[in-house]
Amino acid sequence: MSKVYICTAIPYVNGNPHIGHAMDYLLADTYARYRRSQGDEVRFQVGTDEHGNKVYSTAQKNGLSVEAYAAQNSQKFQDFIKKLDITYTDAIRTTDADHVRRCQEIWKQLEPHIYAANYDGWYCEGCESFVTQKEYDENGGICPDHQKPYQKLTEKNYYLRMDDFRDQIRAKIESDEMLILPEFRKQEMLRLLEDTPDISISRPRKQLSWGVPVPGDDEQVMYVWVDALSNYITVLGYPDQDISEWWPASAQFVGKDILRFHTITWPAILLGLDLKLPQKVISHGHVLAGGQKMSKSIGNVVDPMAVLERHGLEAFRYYFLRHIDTFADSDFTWEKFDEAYNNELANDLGNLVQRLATLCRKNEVHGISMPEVVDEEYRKLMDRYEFSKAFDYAWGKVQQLNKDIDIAKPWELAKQGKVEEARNVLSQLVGGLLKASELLEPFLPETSAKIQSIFIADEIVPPSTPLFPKA
RNA sequence: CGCGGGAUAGAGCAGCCUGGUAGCUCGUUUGGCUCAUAACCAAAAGGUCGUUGGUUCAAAUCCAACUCCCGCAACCA
Repeated sequence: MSKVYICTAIPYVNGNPHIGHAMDYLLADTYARYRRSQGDEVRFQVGTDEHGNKVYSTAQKNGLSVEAYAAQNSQKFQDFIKKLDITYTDAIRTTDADHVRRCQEIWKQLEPHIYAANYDGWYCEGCESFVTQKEYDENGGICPDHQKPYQKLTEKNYYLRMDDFRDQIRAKIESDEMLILPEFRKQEMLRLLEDTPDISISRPRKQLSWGVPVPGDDEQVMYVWVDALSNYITVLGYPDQDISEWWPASAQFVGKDILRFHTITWPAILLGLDLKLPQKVISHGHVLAGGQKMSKSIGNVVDPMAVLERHGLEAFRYYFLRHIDTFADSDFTWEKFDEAYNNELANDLGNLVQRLATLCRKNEVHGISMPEVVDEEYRKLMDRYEFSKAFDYAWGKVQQLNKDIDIAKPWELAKQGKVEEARNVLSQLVGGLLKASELLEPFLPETSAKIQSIFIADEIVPPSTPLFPKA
């Protein structure tokens, strides 16, 4: 039995929860449930990232105070997490007073690695923001929104010196002391690391007012990523409390797009604090809609709430944990979702429960207890975070049971008066189903519990409504 | 020459590292069964493995070139 700390990326609250956030939560939750089933003690962090200009300006646009707007959106994520039945233990908001204060403590500790310098860039007065060189080139030096030429502007920033950390980070990635999954992302990050310049970690207050003030410099506010990444340890109480019981994190789950911040910026901060790096950083792919990237402009964004309402939470978890590959981008369409629900959840599993329960009732089979489940193949996959493959593997057990019933034909045994034989066969089949339900538990907790309550009972009775009713 | 991923049956994918009868799921067709949610089981049809060349007794698998798709390129899960 060991202590396990699991982290999820904290979403930026300038919008509604979408499918991608759900992936973080589902993967982390699956892992948390799995580790608990192995007897480990799990601490599981979630939270919301609430600082930054976008939140500030959207709040103003909506005529709300920034605090109220952030609180309102943070609540949406809280509700979302509850709807997904995520078994977290710790929740944090980056606007929490403790978090803000702790970030400032962290900053002070990092000071030996921080220096101030001027940043030159193109700036649009109308947008009140810097633009990248690429944007500048694309727009021919003129802001398309304001029809005014970009200005060259210089501002003061604080920087974190990457040269203090680069060699250490490279060594820890290469040796897998901080294991990046999948493997090809590790290679990507190693290359990226070499090209990473010193990291700008503050903005002048006039540019960014909604954030954590830099201690000792009223004119500067922390760059949001410094504030956001720190949440993984401030939620544990760092630096007020000794966090060595839980840190380093066993696993951090992030989307592929923010992997760089978790494998370069975050390690730099941790090394600056003399803390260990997370043991594993798992980067999942994106959910595509009909083979395309989801985007507001194309209008193909799939609302997770609508998906939840379609067939309920278990079907939601089922699709995104099994048919969305753990590491690669995968496709969601309503058609595929419905197919998976009808053919797999309803026909394979739901129907299996129904037919087996009926056979048990007719043959008066009862008094079955939970079998011991040890499955090396399954554990190997779970330990490698190959969740979609482990789920496939567990599902194979379910499909095999349908075949086994047809081979054993217990209803024929009963007809021939071989009652004892029929009961034996059925007990074995039920045992198989209970084992399968145990493997499915991290993915489909509610279904797994239902199956166990149906078959581990004084009297086995088929559920009055099927587990996965068809429309 | 920015970096990376991919191209295998109608669809989605595995196999490639460690060459040797091309496999899985869904769909289609046929048959079986009747315990079950018109559910389940079995069988069949369907692929010159992106193109061209090379290595080899043998290439989806190794090498080279090419074509086409798709990500990423600093705050977008």
